[in-house]
Amino acid sequence: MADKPQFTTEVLNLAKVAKALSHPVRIYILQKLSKMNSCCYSGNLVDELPVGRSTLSQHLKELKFAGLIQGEINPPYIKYCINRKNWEKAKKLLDDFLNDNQSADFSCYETKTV
Amino acid sequence: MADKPQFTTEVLNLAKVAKALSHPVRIYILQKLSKMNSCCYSGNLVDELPVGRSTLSQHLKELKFAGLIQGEINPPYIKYCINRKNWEKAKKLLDDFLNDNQSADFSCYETKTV
DNA sequence: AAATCATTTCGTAATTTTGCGAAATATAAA
DNA sequence: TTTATATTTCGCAAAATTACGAAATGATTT
Repeated sequence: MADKPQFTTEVLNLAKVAKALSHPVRIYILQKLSKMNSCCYSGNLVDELPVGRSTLSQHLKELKFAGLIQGEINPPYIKYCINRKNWEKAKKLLDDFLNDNQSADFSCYETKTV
Repeated sequence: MADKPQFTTEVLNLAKVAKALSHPVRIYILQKLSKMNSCCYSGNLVDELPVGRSTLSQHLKELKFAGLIQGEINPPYIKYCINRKNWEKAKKLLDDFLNDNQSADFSCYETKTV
């Protein structure tokens, strides 16, 4: 009964970023905010998305919690912008994961299988 | 009461790929399989991951369902390999999403806000 | 034919996610 | 001060995710 290993923080962080991206609403928001230099009001987004206001609010909250966006209060609106710094970090993390095909110097079933 | 728009298939596919990556076990498996040229047996993976066999099996199933891996039966083992074709597709999709900062030719609150 | 082995499927439980409408909040306008 | 506006939080329900152990599957070996 071998000890169960832990996940590396890299793997955990990758999964966390992927999770933040794992819903169409959140993809849409990030795509939009990262493409534009300006920001977005929740009230505008809601007309472009097939969900209600409160649901959108939750998705925004999740993205905020994941650090990928930030909201500036601009009463009575809240202006959402991409969090450039964290977005770049997340991108780098994913990018490395996707393109780190530095060939097989370790294998799997060579090591312990019949 | 404006009509609610649909998601584009691009957005839906991105979310689907991200969802497939949204768990540490699945990140680990994909990282491993994409890095190596060879393949992996479920029995080997289970020793490297903090989950039981049946749980691992479910994650493998999800990745298979998402088209990112494939299993070759090699009795009594099942050899899992990356599905190169779909993995490349998924990578391209994500990569474009991440690096498609082709500047803001559309905006948001210029269009309909006070 | 019985035993063994790797893996999956089943049944179940706990937790998380997603979604909505109603109510709350906070500010600005009348 | 009342009214209107943008947004969030609350309460709830339905569905999906994650996890486990036990049982089932399918092939091989004894």
